[in-house]
Amino acid sequence: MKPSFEDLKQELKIKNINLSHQRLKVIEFLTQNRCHPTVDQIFTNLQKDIPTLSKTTVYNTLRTLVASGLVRVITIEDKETRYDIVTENHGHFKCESCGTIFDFPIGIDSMIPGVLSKFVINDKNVYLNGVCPRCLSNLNENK
Amino acid sequence: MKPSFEDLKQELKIKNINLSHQRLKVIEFLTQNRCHPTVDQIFTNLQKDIPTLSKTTVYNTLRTLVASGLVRVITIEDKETRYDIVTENHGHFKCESCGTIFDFPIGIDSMIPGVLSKFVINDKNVYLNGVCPRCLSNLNENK
DNA sequence: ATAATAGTTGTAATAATTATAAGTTTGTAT
DNA sequence: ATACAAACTTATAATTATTACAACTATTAT
Repeated sequence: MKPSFEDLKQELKIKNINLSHQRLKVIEFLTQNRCHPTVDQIFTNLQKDIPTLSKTTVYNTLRTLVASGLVRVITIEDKETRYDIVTENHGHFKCESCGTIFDFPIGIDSMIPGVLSKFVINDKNVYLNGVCPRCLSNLNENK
Repeated sequence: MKPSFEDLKQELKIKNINLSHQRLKVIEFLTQNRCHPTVDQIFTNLQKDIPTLSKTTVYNTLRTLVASGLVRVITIEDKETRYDIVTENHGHFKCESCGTIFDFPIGIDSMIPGVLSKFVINDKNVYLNGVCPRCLSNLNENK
């Protein structure tokens, strides 16, 4: 279930995190743009609404949201940290050709082996890399 | 099956990659230290053997080895890229307390859902974060 | 042996992120 | 409403990881 903007505002209140203008805008952006944006993408887009916005604020806000568990960090690729509103168990596929990141459903829990039974697991990520169907067909056309 | 140093030398020859002194040392280090080292750890350790070693060379070598498929990049944590000799399907668990990265066996293929049937998958990673048993028991002792 | 190619090195440049300190905003108690 | 304290934001500077580059060295094939 994808959490709505209102759900998230509620969550923040419960966790005692101030609902500043900038924070709300970051959350709003993440709920409306489920494309796993980078800090830079978030910053550039929000700047249109908030001309005085500082990139440090975007970093600070994301750190707060990640610590509170509302947002997750996606490090599918070296050298580009991305952010995602936390939703159900799902994995990420990154197309090496067009760069798009696709979500896909996956039940990770069932495959965690017994050797880890004494480990406390706080976060689970499944990352795949490859080429998406769209790029595959484009490659074929250009043959 | 963990590839030996000799196996890897053979692989390089087959792939037509020069067996320079520095490259061999990097591979040797990775086979003997399966702790998923960072560039900095590799560099610092090899410097003892090769005083003239440059960090650029470590970066270059790792790029070459990753491109050839002999080494994989581990981006389990933001801001610290790690490297691993490619072995069988396995996942990585990082302890948030002591920082150790543990390998664990996992069969990812069986859980990739049908929606991805038209995607070409080149690389698969499962990353878990949490606390390892050793750190858990230390935390309990200090109560 | 020699030329051509590939690899290495040190330095400089770039890019992402964090630290810091001053200025603003917000919430609370009066 | 007002004033105070705490929290948040901002801009700049500092730090860190990585890449670009050009000169130098080693290696390979003829």
